[in-house]
Amino acid sequence: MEETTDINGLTERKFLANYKAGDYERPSMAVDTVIFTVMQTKEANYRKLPEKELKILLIKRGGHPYIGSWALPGGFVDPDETTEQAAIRELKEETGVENIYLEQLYTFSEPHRDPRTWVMSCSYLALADSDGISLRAGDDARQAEWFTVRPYTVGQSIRKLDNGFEKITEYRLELICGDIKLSGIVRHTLLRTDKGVKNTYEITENNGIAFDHARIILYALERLRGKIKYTDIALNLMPEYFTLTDLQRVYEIILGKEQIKAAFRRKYSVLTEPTDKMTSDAGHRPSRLYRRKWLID
Amino acid sequence: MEETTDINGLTERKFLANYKAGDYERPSMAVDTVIFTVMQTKEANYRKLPEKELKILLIKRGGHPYIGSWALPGGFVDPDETTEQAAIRELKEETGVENIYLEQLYTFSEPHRDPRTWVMSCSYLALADSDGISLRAGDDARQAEWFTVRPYTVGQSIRKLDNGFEKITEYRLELICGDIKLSGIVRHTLLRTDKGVKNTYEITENNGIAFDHARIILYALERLRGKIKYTDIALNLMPEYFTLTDLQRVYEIILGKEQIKAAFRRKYSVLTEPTDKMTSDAGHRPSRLYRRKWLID
DNA sequence: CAAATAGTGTCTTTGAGACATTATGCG
DNA sequence: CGCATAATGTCTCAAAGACACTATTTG
Repeated sequence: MEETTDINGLTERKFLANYKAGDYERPSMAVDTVIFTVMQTKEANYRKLPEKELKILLIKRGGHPYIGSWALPGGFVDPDETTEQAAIRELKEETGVENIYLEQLYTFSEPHRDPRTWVMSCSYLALADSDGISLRAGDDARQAEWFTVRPYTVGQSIRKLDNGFEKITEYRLELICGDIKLSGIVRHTLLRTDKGVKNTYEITENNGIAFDHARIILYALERLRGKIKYTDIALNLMPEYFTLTDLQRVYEIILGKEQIKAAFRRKYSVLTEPTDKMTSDAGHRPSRLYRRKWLID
Repeated sequence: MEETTDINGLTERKFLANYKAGDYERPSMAVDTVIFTVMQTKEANYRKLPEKELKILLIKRGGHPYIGSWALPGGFVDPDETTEQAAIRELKEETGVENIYLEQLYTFSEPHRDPRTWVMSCSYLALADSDGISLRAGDDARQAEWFTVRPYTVGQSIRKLDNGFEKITEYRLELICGDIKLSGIVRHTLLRTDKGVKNTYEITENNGIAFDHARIILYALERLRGKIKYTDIALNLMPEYFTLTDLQRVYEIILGKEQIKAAFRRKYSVLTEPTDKMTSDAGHRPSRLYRRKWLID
C-alpha cells in the first residue's frame, strides 16, 4: 500500500511523529451542568396534594472570581476524557450526584465570559428525581444547595425590518433557597434577516449568580420546555412509582401552564405503564401508581 | 462598597491582576461547518421539472493528517472571537461563502479524534440557497467542491433490558462529486436505562472523509430533518422567489420521503407569501412564485 | 356527608393523509 | 390535442381542547 507524502515529503506517520502543537493560544475548556429536579414542598393540609417546585443545584464559590456567588457545578475537562465524562465526573465530585440523565446543551464562548482567562464552557442539561438523589455532605468545604427556579418574561419588543425582524426579549430569573435570593436579567436580541440569524444575549443585571450562569440556566430551561412536549424526557424527573397527576404537575411546573387532565392523560399516559400499586391515606380517592415504559424511538 | 477577600486575603481585583493561567493542559478548539444547499441537476426534457439534490461543501486536504481526504470547512478559534464568529470567518476565508444561516450543532470532544493533538470541534450547521452563493476561486490552493449527500440506514438491532434498552443503528453516508466517491459507515449505540442515556458513535468504515467528519455530517442531517418539520429553517435553502413545488421538493429531498401536495401546501404555505410573478416557458401550466414570509416566533 | 382528588365520556376543533377533480401553457 | 404540472376540493381519521360527569376515600 502506497503512502501519500506532503509538500515536505513526509508520510502521515512521519508527520505525526514530528508534530509539535503550534504555539497559538488555546482556550481552557470547562463544563457546567444545569441539573433540574422537581421537589415536593410542605402540604397545606392532609387532604390537599403536596405542591411541587422546580429546583436546580448550585455551589457557593469559595474563591475568586465571583467569590460568595453561586455557580453551576462543573470544572475543567481533562485530556483523556470527553466533555460528557468530565460533566459526570465533576457532578459526582462536587455534589455526589450520579447515574442521571445528561445531554449536551450548548458551548458558550464569548471571549471574556470568565475574567481570569480564555475559558469556554460546554454546558450540559441533567435531570434527576428528587427521591433518588442525595447530596453528599460538602466534602471539601463546598456548599451545594437546591434553589427554586422562578423564570419570568418581563418584556418584549418587536421591530419589523424590510428583510426580516428584530425581537428583543427580557427574561428575569429568580433563584431562591431559604433566605438566599439570587436574581438576574438576561436580554435576548434575535435578529433574523435574509442574511442569516443573529442571537445576542446580555446579562443586564445580576445578583449573586456567578459568570454567565444565569444565561446558561435560562437556556437549559428553554431546552427542557421544548423537549418535554415531544419526548419522554420528563420521566427522568420521576421516581420509580408515580401517579399520573404527579406527572401532570411536573409538566405544569416546567411549562408554567395548567394542563387539561383528560387531554394530558390521553397524550402522555402512553409513556407509562400501570402497576398494581395504589396510593393510600390521602384523604381522598386512592390513585393508581404508574412507572416508566421504555419506548423504542 | 466593601470588597470580599479570599483565603489569601486578596480582593477580586488583586486576584485577577495576579492570576496566572494554570499549567494544566488545554485543548485546541476548532470549528467545523456542515453547509447544506439544494441544487438543481439537469432536466430530463423541456416539460419535466428539473431534479434537485442535497449537497454539502467539502475541502480537499493538502497536508497531513488525512492528506488527500475531504474535510468540512473550518479552522481554529482565535482568542478574541466566539466559535460562531470563527465559523463565519473560516467559511468566508476558505470558500468565499458569507451571509448565510448558521446555528451551533454539537461539540465533539473524543480525546483522539484528531491524531495530532487534543482538538475539540464545535460544529455548526449552515444553510444556503444555491443561487445566492458562489464559490470563490480556490485562492490558496484549496479545492472546495459541492458533494451530493446520500444517507442510508443500513441496519438496526434492538435489545430490551429489564431497566431500559439498547439500540444499535448503522448509517452509511455516500458523498459524490463527479467521479469522486466518498463513503463512511457510522454505528450509533443508544443505551437507555434508569441510570441515564449513553450514546456511542463509532466510524466503522471510512473512504476519503477526514477526521470524524462523516459523523458530524450525519448529525447535521439529523438536526436538519428534525427542525424542518416545525420551523421555517428550510426557507434558508430557497432563493428569493420560488414555487411551492420547489419548496416541496426541498422537503422531500431532506426527509427522503414524498409529500402529499395538498397536505404539504396546507401546512407550509403559511411560511410564504404569494407574489405577482409566475413561472413561464415551462411546457405546462405556469406556477405562482412565492417568497419568504417573516413569521415572528 | 363534605372535601378533595381519581378517572372517564363526549362534543368540538384542528390538522394531516389520501385521493380526486379541474385548470392551463406549450409544442 | 395531449403532456405535464398547477391548484384546489373533499372525505376520512387522529389527536388535542374544553368541559362535564361519575367514582372513591378519609375525617
